[in-house]
Amino acid sequence: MTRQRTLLLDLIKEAGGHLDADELYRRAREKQPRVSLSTVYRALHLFKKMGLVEEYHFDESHHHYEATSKKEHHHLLCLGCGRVIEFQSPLSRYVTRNVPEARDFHIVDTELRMTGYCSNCRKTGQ
Amino acid sequence: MTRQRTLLLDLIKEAGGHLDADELYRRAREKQPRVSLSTVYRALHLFKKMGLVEEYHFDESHHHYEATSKKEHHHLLCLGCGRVIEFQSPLSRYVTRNVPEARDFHIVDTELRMTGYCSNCRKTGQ
DNA sequence: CACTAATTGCGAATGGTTCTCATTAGCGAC
DNA sequence: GTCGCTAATGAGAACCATTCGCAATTAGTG
Ligand SMILES: [Mn+2]
Ligand SMILES: [Mn+2]
Ligand SMILES: [Zn+2]
Ligand SMILES: [Zn+2]
Repeated sequence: MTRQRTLLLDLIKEAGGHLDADELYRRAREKQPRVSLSTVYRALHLFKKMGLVEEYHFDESHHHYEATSKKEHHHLLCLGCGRVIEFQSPLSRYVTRNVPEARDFHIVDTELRMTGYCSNCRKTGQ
Repeated sequence: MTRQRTLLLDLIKEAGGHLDADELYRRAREKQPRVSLSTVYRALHLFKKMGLVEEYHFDESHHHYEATSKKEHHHLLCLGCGRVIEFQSPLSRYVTRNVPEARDFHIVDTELRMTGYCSNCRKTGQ
C-alpha cells in the first residue's frame, strides 16, 4: 500500500457516485499534486482485480468507477439530463432462475444499463 | 441509399452474429475494395439512428453491432472461451413492473451483460 | 444530361487508455 | 536505522478505436 493508492481509494469511497478516471485524477492532484494519470489507471485496475471497485460502461467513451457496495444494483441513464438513477434488483437471481441458457453458466458479474427519459425530462418535453 | 450502404447493411444482416467495425470493414472490402473505414462508421451510426442496427458494449475496447431483431435479447459472455451466448428474457418488463425507480422512467433501451464461465469452461477447469 | 446536396475516401486529429523506462519508495532482513 | 531488492511511480510516448476536415465523387431530381 502506497501513499498514492491510499489516497485514490479514499477518494473513490468518499465520492460515493460514479467517478471517471480523469475526475479521480483531478481530485487526487489537489491532495498530491505530483500523482500521475498512469498511477490512477494502474490503481483502478488493481482495485478492480481485488474487488474493491467496480467498473461501469455507460454510453460514453470513458468508463466510470465506484466502490463496491454490498448489494447488487443497476443504473438508469437519462438521455435528456444525463442523470444516473440507481436501483436495486436481484436480477442475476431472476436470470439464473428463469433463463435456461444461464442455468449452467457460472455468473461472475451482471451489468444492466437502461437508457431513456426520467420523469422530469418527460414533463419538460425531453 | 448508396452502393456502400446497401453492401454494409447486407453484410450485417447475413453475418447474424456480433460484428465489430473492423470485421465489417474487412468483409466489405472483399466486395468493394475501395470502401473506407469512415464510411463503415458513418453507416453504423446511421443504421443505429434508424433502428436497423443495435450497438453492444461487451468487455472489449471496441463495440459490436448486430441487425435489430424482433424480440428483446441479452448476452452471456464467457471469460474462459470468449463465447457469446444469447438468451431472450423480458427484462425491461420485469424491471418496469418491479422497480419503483423505473416506474415513471420512459425506457428506450435495455442492455444486460453477464460475464462468467460457460458449462464447457467450468468442466475443463476454466 | 445538368445541377445540387449528400456521400465518399483519404489522411490527419482526437481522446481514453496502456506502455516504456529511468527514478523512487516500500519493506523485510540484518 | 540501514541495506538491498522488488514493486510502484511519473513523465511522456505509443496505441487504437473512433471522429473529423476537406476535396472529389455520386445519388437523385428535374
Ligand atoms: Mn452506481
Ligand atoms: Mn445478440
Ligand atoms: Zn432526465
Ligand atoms: Zn466458455
